[in-house]
Amino acid sequence: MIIQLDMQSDVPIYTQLMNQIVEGIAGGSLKPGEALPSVRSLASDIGVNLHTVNKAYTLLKQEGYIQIHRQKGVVVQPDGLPGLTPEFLAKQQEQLRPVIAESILRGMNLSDLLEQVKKLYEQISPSSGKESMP
Amino acid sequence: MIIQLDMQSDVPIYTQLMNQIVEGIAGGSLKPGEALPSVRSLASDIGVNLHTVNKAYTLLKQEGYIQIHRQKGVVVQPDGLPGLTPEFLAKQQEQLRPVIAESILRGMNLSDLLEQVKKLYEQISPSSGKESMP
DNA sequence: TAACTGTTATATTTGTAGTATAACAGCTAT
DNA sequence: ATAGCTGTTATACTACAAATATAACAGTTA
Repeated sequence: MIIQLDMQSDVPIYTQLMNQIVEGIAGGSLKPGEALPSVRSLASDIGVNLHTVNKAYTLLKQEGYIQIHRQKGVVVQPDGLPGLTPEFLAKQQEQLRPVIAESILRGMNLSDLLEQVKKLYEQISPSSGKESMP
Repeated sequence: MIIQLDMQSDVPIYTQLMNQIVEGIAGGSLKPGEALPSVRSLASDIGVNLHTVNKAYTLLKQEGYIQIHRQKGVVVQPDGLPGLTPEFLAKQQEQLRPVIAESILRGMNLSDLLEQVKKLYEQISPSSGKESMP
């Protein structure tokens, strides 16, 4: 799991962390049951405070994406990832709406927008083939 | 122009303002050349400080969506709205990526995601018919 | 002149982000 | 058993963004 942080970004470090872990799970490079680095080791690896990592982990746990065992450590959710709940769909719409509105304003048509979404989906999705097959 | 603010939201008021104005322009309810309320009147209407409105206006001007004339007031960009610049497309991808990743993680397939985007696009787009025809 | 525009300046309050230490409780391997 | 590792909690601090509150300035318009 390679983490790339942008310290100059206006998006908080713990959010960048969450995004990259979510992307790792979605893309299949992090599989259910797989262990994640401890708060201290990850914090030291990427050069941030342990509380920053802990905040990301705690929020990911609240969303049901990982499990935290007090002494064992952190693992990607092994008991089935949460599905398409109404709460998630509502949040998804609130996030998509302003992006889509601005795209319309700048003259992007529907099929070009759908093409962009498809491109990103396939970039992230594991079926695009990131596995190493020796 | 009806503005709906959520004071409990974690998204800043000036961002909510920007989003709604962008949506208004994208949806055609705010047409190029049309005047927007002054910083003071809008601030007083929605019950916030004039600087909060001013910040939203200033950022919208920086993006090229509105014009601000020192004494005349604020107008929706009449000289052609900015198009699909590389900077915008980069920003668009950075915004879409985490949303799409989380959708994949929760098991949403591509066609369902595209359907959601299409639905929102048509909700916002003026061709969905918000005009009053007496 | 009065009333309106955006603009600028200053100050204050509040909350979040991030860091820095430190300690606690429980597990595990030496 | 001791040492070392887990997550967890607490406290304190700095830095910054968001939002408010006033106040004043410069230019336009009725």
